Amino acid sequence: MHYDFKDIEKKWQKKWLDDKVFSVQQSDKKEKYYVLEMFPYPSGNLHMGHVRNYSIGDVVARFKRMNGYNVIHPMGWDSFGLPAENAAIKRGIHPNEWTWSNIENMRRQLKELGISYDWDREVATCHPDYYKWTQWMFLQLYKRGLAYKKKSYVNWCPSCATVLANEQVVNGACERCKSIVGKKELEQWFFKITDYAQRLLDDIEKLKGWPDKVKIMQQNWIGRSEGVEVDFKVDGMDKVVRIYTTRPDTIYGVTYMVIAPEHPIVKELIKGTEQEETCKEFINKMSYLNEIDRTSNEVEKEGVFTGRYVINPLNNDKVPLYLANYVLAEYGTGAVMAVPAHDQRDFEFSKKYGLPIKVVIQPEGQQLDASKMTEAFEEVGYLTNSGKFDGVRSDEAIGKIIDYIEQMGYGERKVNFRLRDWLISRQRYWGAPIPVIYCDDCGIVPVPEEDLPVILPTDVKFSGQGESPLSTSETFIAAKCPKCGKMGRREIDTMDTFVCSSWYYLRYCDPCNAKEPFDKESVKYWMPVDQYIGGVEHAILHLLYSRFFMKALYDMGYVAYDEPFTNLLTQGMVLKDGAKMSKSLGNVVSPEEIIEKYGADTARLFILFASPPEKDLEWSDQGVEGCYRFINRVWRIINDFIDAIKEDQAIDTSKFTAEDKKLWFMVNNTIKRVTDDVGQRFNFNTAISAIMELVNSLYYYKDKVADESKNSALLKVAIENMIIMLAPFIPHATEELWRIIGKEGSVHDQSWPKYDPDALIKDEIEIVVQINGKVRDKLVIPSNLTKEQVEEQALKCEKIVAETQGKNVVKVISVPGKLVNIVVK
RNA sequence: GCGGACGUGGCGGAAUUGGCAGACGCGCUAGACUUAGGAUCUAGUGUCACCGACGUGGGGGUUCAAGUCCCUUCGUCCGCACCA
Repeated sequence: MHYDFKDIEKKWQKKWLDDKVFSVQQSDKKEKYYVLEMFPYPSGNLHMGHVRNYSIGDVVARFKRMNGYNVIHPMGWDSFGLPAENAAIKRGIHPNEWTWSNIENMRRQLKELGISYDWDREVATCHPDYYKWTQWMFLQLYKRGLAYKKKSYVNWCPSCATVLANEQVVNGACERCKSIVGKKELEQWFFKITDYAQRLLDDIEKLKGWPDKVKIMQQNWIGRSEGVEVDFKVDGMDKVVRIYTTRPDTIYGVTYMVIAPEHPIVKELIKGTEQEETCKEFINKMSYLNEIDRTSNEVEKEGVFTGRYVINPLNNDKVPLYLANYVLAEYGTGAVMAVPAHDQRDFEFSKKYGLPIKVVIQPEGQQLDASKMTEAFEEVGYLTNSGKFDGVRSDEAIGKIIDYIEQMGYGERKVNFRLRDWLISRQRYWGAPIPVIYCDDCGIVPVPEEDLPVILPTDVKFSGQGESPLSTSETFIAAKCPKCGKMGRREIDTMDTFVCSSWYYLRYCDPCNAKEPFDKESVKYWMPVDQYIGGVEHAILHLLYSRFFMKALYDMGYVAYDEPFTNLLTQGMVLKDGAKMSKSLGNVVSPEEIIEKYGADTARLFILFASPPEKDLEWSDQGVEGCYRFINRVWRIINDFIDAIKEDQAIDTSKFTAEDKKLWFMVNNTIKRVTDDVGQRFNFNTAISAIMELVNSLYYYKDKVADESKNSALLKVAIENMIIMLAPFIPHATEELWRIIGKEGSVHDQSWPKYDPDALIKDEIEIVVQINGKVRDKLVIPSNLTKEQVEEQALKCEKIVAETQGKNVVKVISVPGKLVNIVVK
């Protein structure tokens, strides 16, 4: 019999599906385990990154299942989004049709990989049964003031013709299409994620099973800073400009102030000044600049004098007020006090515009001369020129000066976050409609829950021009006000797809519920996700949004946990020739082609064997061949022993020969290693190599032990365990082999083997003998010798005697069971 | 600039707590079987001046012992980037 993967894989895939082997129900008898891989966007075809993601998840799911857990392992589709709409514009196919045919194809590909999904729990975010509840989520957030509409400068991608969240702007470009993102003043819907900034930050500590990298990225993104806000009076006006600073210790060194050109107060300030026209020009110029040109570090600092002066409340200094390109309107108060002596940005600006530099912190044992400085002094030092704070160490002065500012009523302590509210409206068609109606009398009116879902209309035109396609649907726009019944207008913006993916893991717990997004009890049973697996590109976006959703739902009482994912594995990329597989580089290997040529088992095995999951993986056609050979090698050795292992026989270790003992040790040691590598360390590559070593041992046993001396009971156990341990990696071949060796039922229903600790105790062990830390000899000795006996033996070795002759043995160090090191002089 | 990860044979990678560096696989070499083999099996495979020495990016240190710990330096990759 030979390994005919094509028939075998097809046969078992069908059987698993028909028998619903991987469908799960809640059960009090077993502990639950939730394995989740980030659901894909249905682009049409699986790529190797998907294969890697799902293969990793499948090993975990199958392993946990064999370890007695009630494993939920669902799959679905993140199926709203722009590509569907672009396909509609380009090819005239309706997004709905395009998306569903892609889903169908990818579902087939997933099934051909033999991943152990519970297909009864499949969800698609573009299905009305799903987005009904996404809309419901919106309404709940709206009810609690966590969804609101505001006019502001937002990121605008000209190519996607929609606004973007801050998280979707990467280096000033659209995360999706790489076009340069501009700014537009628009009225948009936001989720108030900033309300949760502190909790999102604090609870990072709870995420013990997350990679530090991701946690640090989230921390930086949330970007908490502590400081103080201070009011500076505008000279000659009944106005104040409020600044925010984290360095109040430098406040006596303020020599000018800078304010963002977009700051709402600016218009009033410049009115009637001599500089009004120059300022207006500057403001106009800035408004045309895109994010990149405006905020890049390389861009030179630029500004103009407003003609106004402000007064530093601490020392009554009158300092000029400038508009400057480097001040961000959205952060802090949009105005910054400038201390050129102690802030590099201010230093550069002051040099350019000839503004004074005033030293207020002196480094220990030095005297800075403002006129000779070449860069700002930003380190800790001692205050000078700072009134009653002179001589105080600058880091201690921060708290003292804030206290003083508060006492005097100049301002107050303030914590700021870099995190901005999440802009969720999109001017696109293929998304969940925002369930809101505008009424001339009642204003913004949410659609009542019983009227959900707000269905996406089909009478729309996809021109790729002008407004959102939804604006072309007469049937959609016209809607009665739910409050007064008067004719109103429906919101034509849809939700960011990240809204849909922020709660899908909850829907899997109760996917068919028509009355609620999910049943509380089901969610309580299955959640949180025990193991989440996906690419690091979602370190901020999806993972932060999901955490926010979970916390909001927790506060509303819908869920019992406020963190969705207990453990997170961020898998590395799949590379070919050192670069990420991409169409433009022409280095793509399609999963379908590999499955066709070698089978799903080989594809999975290679991907798991080539590299540990969190590292990047270099694709190797020869490596794939090697894995294919390995499966064949397993296949052959089992068939070689098939007659010997047919009958049931009890193992009798007392009759073991030396070779039997070696193999028995190997079997048990492999169980130990694989259990640990898969269950604890997630190092599938070393787990597989351990099994390869076991296979090599079986070949050795076959070759070196005479037939009449072969222990068939031992062989039977060895082979059974080998098949079981390989089952999570190559589920089809092992299922077939399980039958071939005469077993009933599925190998995937077997419990994970346990090793016999006695089998790991060797009668004889090898001890390394070192002189001054260098290996000189090896000693095979009985394992039960005392430390002293071992040392004695070591000192008696021929080589050691020869080498230590005439030298002084200073010390002997032994590591039990491992080595003896003899220190000589 | 700030933050993080990493650097080990010809290649992918092992070495889990400081204890034999290079497991396992690829590739390569030789042999066996064979009409033939790109199938399979067996043996070998870090480097060199090969009974020995050297060797985990470089330099220094701690230690009986360092890929692993400390200092320093170089390089690669990733994230953030005027956040006051």
